[in-house]
Amino acid sequence: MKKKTTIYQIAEQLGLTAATVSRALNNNPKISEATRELVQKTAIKMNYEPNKVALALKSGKSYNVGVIVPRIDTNFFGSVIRGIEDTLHPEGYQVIICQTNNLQSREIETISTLLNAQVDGILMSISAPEININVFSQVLNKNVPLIFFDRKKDIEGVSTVTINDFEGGYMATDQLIQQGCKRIVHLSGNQKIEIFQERCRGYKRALLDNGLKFDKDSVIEIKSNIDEGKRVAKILLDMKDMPDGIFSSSDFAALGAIKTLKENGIKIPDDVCVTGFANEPFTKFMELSITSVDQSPVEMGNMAANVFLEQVTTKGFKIEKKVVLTPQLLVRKSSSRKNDSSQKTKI
Amino acid sequence: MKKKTTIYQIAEQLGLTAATVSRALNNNPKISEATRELVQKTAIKMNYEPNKVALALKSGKSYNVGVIVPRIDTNFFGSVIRGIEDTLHPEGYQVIICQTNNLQSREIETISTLLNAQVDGILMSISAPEININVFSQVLNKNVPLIFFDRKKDIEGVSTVTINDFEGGYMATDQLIQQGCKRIVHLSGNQKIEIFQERCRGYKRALLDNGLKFDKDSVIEIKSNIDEGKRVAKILLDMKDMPDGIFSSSDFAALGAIKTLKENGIKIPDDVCVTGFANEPFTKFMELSITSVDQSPVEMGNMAANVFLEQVTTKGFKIEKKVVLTPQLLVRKSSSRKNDSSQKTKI
DNA sequence: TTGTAAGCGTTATCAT
DNA sequence: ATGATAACGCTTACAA
Repeated sequence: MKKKTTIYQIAEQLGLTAATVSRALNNNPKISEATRELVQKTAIKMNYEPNKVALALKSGKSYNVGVIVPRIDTNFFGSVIRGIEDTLHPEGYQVIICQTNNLQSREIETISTLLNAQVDGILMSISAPEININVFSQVLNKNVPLIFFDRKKDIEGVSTVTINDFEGGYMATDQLIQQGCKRIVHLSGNQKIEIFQERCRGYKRALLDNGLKFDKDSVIEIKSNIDEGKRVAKILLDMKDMPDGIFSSSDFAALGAIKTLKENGIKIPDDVCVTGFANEPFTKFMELSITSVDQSPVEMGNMAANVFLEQVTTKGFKIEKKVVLTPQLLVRKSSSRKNDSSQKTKI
Repeated sequence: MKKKTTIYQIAEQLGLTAATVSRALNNNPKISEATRELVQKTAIKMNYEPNKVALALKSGKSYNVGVIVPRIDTNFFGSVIRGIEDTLHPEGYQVIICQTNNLQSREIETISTLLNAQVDGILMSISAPEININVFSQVLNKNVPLIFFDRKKDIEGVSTVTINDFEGGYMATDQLIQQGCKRIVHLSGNQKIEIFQERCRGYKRALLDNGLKFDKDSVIEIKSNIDEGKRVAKILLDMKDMPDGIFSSSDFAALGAIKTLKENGIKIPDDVCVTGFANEPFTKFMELSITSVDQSPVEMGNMAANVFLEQVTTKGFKIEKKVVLTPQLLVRKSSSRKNDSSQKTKI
């Protein structure tokens, strides 16, 4: 129940004034060496610790940044946040976590809350593609840096850090083709979301570049979970001309599909090759390990944090930066047929 | 670059004083209905939002709580944090995340940082079992509620939320015995950490209760990762009397052991039954799904948050609460022999 | 080199 | 019912 030490108490103790103590503590040049040392020693002796809230009120800088994600208990977002925290912490920033649960209402509400909390910046991955852009203008108007990672929208003044989803989709599809797949279906996430559009574009381009034809019906839009993968697999099994390759935008859907296909006697990768996306930990743990596209989430977090830091240190100028990371295809058993010669990486 | 609206601006606009505006906004009873409405309408019109930092300085309450974990990009901690955020957010609290990377130095530093940031409470899982208890006295002295979850220490005035690790260890071992295992080894984490001591105690008790003898050499202390599991499996393979059951305190070590055993022709679960701990997602995804003990991390987070809320609303009195959650054994293929009759749960 | 005083945005305690 | 003022802890012109 002890009261916290303030600069006033130090001042009183030393027969000085708060201003002097403040200056001594901040190594202000116009202060005598003697008092500086005296003050600093006394501060330590009295267990003085600066009150960040007072500082924040005075300076308008809270040294807090808000991070908004759909949910944090997924490997991807957990890793991105780790990357953010790892680079922001040494710079003296604290990370405030907000989950939207993919609700647009929560997204909007959260932004105001963070703004009221005087955060110095907001890093977010957009949950709802339909979100009204106006929401972001209040952030920009206050000169609070706003950075999107992974799920972005193109807005003037907003920096973004993403992976090249087009390339990821291309690489994945191309590798399937090299394995001999001719009829490749694509399980996509919500096509209103940029990343899924891009992965699909990559899929299409790879098909065309390899002389295969692109069929709109081969793109199946689903939710990114195991059950959806299972459901779709059943549909595929019933097709007259069953696909021999699946490129899924989600590792979970890929897993579900694999399970159902195997239960129905389909051999993987011999009959059907399967590739997922996100490099979830389980993909490499499986006995039948699953080929996937790694998004380097930790680096994405690092980059997003760095972009933020640049933004705050560049006073006056608004910089808008678009960082695009290169995804990595990790070829594993689910898409490695015996006669393989095309493997780029194996982990 | 617009300036934020303050109560002064509203006051000026209306020819009132800031105090009146404040009262109107807070529904203070001694204010005329007319002005209240007028003020509130104007506030909305002017996009007024209260400045949380000023509030925090004035009231000493920041409505921020700090959460300290070794790292957040693991399923367990990610889920606990999700649970915490889910229950604290509706109450108006923000969650500040801090990672220690299992470094004691970071743990200590982080506590001060949070205290300086005037957090209203600290929820943490201890990284370093050797940590000096004095570190926590500064928290308690300031009357900041401190709550340990999962990895705790017994300190007066500190509430804890844990699972019954003893029971978890007991259940896991008992199920292996019911499957017919006679020589069960236990792969333990750092035995200086309470949770691992408890799981080991449960293992021992289950052996004794079933008329098997406990052998100290059957407890092997390792790090909780795949490679360690592989390493130990090799040792087991060379033993004259190879074990027929493995209870691992870590799912990752269990996975590593399984991989190596299978590579060496050992049949699981027929030759060796294996059980892990933590119910990592991959354990149920594997073709050979792995039996594990679920720690209900989300509920743990919920509970920890609730204990905190109780603490802050109970003024004056210090309450110390010890919540112990019941773990759940999820019996899967890695420990389900044909003649099974003892299965409690199957997921 | 040090002190004085104002101000960051609010609320609480006096007055009026 | 409303206004004036001090206070939360700190920094920073401006004075001295």
